[in-house]
This record gives sequence, C-alpha cells and structure tokens, in this order.
Amino acid sequence: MKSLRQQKILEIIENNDIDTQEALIAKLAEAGYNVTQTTISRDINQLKLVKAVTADGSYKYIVPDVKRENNKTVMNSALTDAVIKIEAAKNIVVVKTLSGMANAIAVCVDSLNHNEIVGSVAGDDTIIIVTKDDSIAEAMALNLKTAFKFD
Amino acid sequence: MKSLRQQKILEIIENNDIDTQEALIAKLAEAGYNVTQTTISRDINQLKLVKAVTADGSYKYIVPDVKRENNKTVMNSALTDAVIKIEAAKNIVVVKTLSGMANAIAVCVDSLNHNEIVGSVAGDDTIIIVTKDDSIAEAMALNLKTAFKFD
DNA sequence: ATTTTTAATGCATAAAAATTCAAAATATGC
DNA sequence: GCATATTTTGAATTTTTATGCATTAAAAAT
Repeated sequence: MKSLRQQKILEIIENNDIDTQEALIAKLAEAGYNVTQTTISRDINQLKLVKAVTADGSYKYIVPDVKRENNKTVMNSALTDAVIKIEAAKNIVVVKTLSGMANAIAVCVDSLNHNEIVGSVAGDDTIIIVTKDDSIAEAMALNLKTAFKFD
Repeated sequence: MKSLRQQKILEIIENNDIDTQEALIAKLAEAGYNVTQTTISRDINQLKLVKAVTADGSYKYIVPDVKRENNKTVMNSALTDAVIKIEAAKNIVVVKTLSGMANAIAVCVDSLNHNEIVGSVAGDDTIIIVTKDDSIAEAMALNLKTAFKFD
C-alpha cells in the first residue's frame, strides 16, 4: 500500500538520520514494508523529500514541511509589509509602521538584534530604538532593511 | 580559485534551473571555470546545496538560505508566542493575545483564513473573528491553534 | 631558500539514485 | 462478473553523485 508506506517513510525520516535510500529500505523492512530501491526513489520524488547536507558534512533526507513553511511565509509578510520606513538618526533607529503594528514589529526587532539594543519603545505606528552609538544604529538600520524589506 | 568558483555556483543556481552536476559544469565552463564533476561534487557539499524535487516532479539544486529562514523563524515566534488563547463560541472565534499584539495577529489570521472570515476586529489584546456559522468557527479555531501554537 | 605541511584538484571507480520497460495489482465502466 | 484502463511495483539498466588515491599547487615553517 503506497500511502501507508509513504506515511511510514515520513515517520522514519523524522525519527532517524536516513542518509541513503538503502538505509530507508532497511527501516521499512523492519516495519514490514518490503520494497525495492525503485519504489523508494519514486516515493521520495512524490513526497518531495530533500537530501540535505548536515552541519558535519554528511547527508540526510528531510521533509520540507510546505504547509508550515507556507504559514510562516504568510505571517512573515504580515510583518514585513507593515514596515514603511527605517531610518537611523544619530544613535537612534526609527521604524515607521502601519497603524497598530509597531508593538509586534518591535518584538521582532528586539529578538533579531537583542544584543545591540539599549532600549526601545513602541507606540501605535512608530518604534524608537536606542543603540550605544551612531555606527551601530547605522548598521542596525541596514540590517533591519534587509530583514524586513526583501521578504 | 575555489571561493570565486563557489560564488559563481551560487549565482548560477540562483538564476538557472540546474538539475545535474553536468549541467552545472557546462554553465561554469561558459563562465570560464573548467573543472571536473569531482570538484563540483565537493563544492556542492561544502556549500551545503541540496537537490530538491520541484512541483512538477523534476529536480533542481537550491541554496538553503539559512539566514533568511532563521529571521523568518524568529519573527514567527514573536507572533506565535503572543497568542495566549484561541476559542470558538457559536460562530465567533476569540483570540487572546499579549498586550498590543492583537492587531498584528489579526492581520495574520486574516491572510491565513481570508476566505472564511466575515469580519474581524482587533483591540489591544483581543481579536473577535466573525464567521458564517458555528462549524466554520470550530474548524478555524482548530486551524489557528495548529498555526500558532505548534511553531 | 628549502623543506614540510596543508589544501585543491583530477582520474578512476564505487556507491547511490533515477529511469526504462514489463508485469502484476487495483480500480472503473459496462 | 468480465474486459479495459490506470496505477503500482520490481528487475535491469543508466545516469548521477561521492570517494579513494595520486598529483600538483599553495602556504607555512624552519
């Protein structure tokens, strides 16, 4: 049964570091699914799995969670779209946003740059971020521009 | 020169649909880099590129943009962490949030479920979402819970 | 400047994954 | 139920990718 097997495949690669289709065949066999590499190859194609390089240079199949990634992208847009202007002035960065969005964006800014921020205040549509000095503010403004403007 | 070549590889796979290392070799040759498949294979490993399955079932090398994905995750958390409670009551879904976050979350909810929402209002820490009927509200509450609670 | 060490590359080959072709299983219309 | 279309699968093969080993180039040490 294809769909049950593919379900199992997802489960297996979630819980194990599977680096080859051979390894997957073995795990599937343990679970009672006896299939060949051909089938696995097609399953992987249909499930749109990806063989990614891990931090230590080895390989591993992973599930790209499209639904979740999609949600993330949608929510992300809500935030990035709300940013109207980012400007540095002396050691201050001012962010202009759509009405009511300043608070949420301030939370993001804080977690993106927590180490360089002395303090910040969010009103309804404006955030004031205080940094240690002018060059830090300048850098942060640039940083935030790439984070928010270019999806 | 390794680093220049790898730079070029990134550029090439950004702008072209490269499905095999052979194809990449050809493009690199056009750009004046004459190397063998061995080298490409190692470059790909070092750059941590992945060969992903596209929507139409074909393959393609892609650059996993860790930095950007990371930003997205951080911003996403800002939103998901701000949601305190989601509850359906009749044909209404009520979302409780941290102070000042309701507006931003309402924008997300709207774009996640735009087709099923009759209307919504966001205060400081509460959102009221009106749907057509009780079962829709019930389903939406569930939907939002998975979208917001489980990162 | 010469030696020593380290890194980069290619060739040949092994390993892994995709594809072709044919058969078996399953579903669909009559 | 039977015939026909569709889907799923495997064996063999091809294609693609990774790796062991040798060589060369570059960098560091003496």
